[in-house]
Amino acid sequence: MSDSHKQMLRLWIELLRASNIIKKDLDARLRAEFGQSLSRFDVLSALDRAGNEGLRASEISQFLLVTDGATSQLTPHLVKEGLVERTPCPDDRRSAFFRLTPSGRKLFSRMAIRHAEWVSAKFTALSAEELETMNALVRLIELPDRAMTSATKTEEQAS
Amino acid sequence: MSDSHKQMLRLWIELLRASNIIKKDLDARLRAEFGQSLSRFDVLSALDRAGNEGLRASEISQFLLVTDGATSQLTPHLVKEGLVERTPCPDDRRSAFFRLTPSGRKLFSRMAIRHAEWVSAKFTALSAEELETMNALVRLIELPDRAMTSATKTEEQAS
DNA sequence: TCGTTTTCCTTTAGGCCTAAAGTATATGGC
DNA sequence: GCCATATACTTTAGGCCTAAAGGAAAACGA
Repeated sequence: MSDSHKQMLRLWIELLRASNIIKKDLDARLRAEFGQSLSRFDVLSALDRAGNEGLRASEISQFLLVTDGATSQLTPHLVKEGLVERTPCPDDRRSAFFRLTPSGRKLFSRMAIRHAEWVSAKFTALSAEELETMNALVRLIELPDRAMTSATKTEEQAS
Repeated sequence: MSDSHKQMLRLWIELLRASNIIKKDLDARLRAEFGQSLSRFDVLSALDRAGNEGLRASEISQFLLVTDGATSQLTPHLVKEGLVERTPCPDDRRSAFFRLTPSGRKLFSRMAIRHAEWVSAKFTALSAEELETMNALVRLIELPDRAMTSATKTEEQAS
């Protein structure tokens, strides 16, 4: 194996290790403080960003980078807890829109603040410049067509 | 939320996104080409590195950063497939040593080569210098006591 | 309009993970 | 030696994920 391969492997292992540890930490904290997993937080986050129109199930999947099956299993909990509202789509009876309820939006606000604090704590050792450098470098990583989902696919085909 | 918090969040999201995508990609390729998950590859990797002495279950867990329960569920498959050998520990009947069998070592060699190729393909856009920079920056991330496991714990207590 | 195909979503089986409870063995204090 | 505690591991319930199959509705072509 070439030196360059070794260097890349070392970096990948460090990257995986760090993201793994941080992810578990965030998940544990969200569960402890809010009784919600990181995945459910991500759903709320997607819906919060989407605003009043809400999102269809497949759009949530794209945001989370998971299959529709995963979303199908995730959403009912949030609906049952009254954090998310599910409205049948008027012009497509296979589909539905998901929106945050007021209570969901409120909870998400609180969660987002804590989440940002926890994330920031991991990166305090890095200067603004180092953060920027790292962000730029991460974007150089070759991802399978920017993790192309059907949404981005249609965008690109349109262009 | 401060600008610095936003910058950190952006970086974290990119980092998580990249590692997530790469992990899924590697897992899918290992399954397609070798019929083994990334987790099982990691076990083989740990045992390969350990050499002839092998590892106890808890040491595998530490290497993979998972609980002992996960290791307990992972190893039987590999043993059944004849890739890993499990030898009762002579001086502690609760424990056992896991070692690669010749067939396991052989399979791992082939897997490791492909794995390194796939990983390298992700990082081709980065120069040796950029890889080094990124590696250094990743190591600045604040991990809960370097993901302290009981092994590192005892080391530190000894010092 | 009718049948085929596509699309959107759900369901299911199974992998991997955790936390927590359970089992068996080892260890240390008496 | 004996007992309490600690340790090594396994088991179990349940969360999240995937791939694949299923169901219902939409879209399309003849």
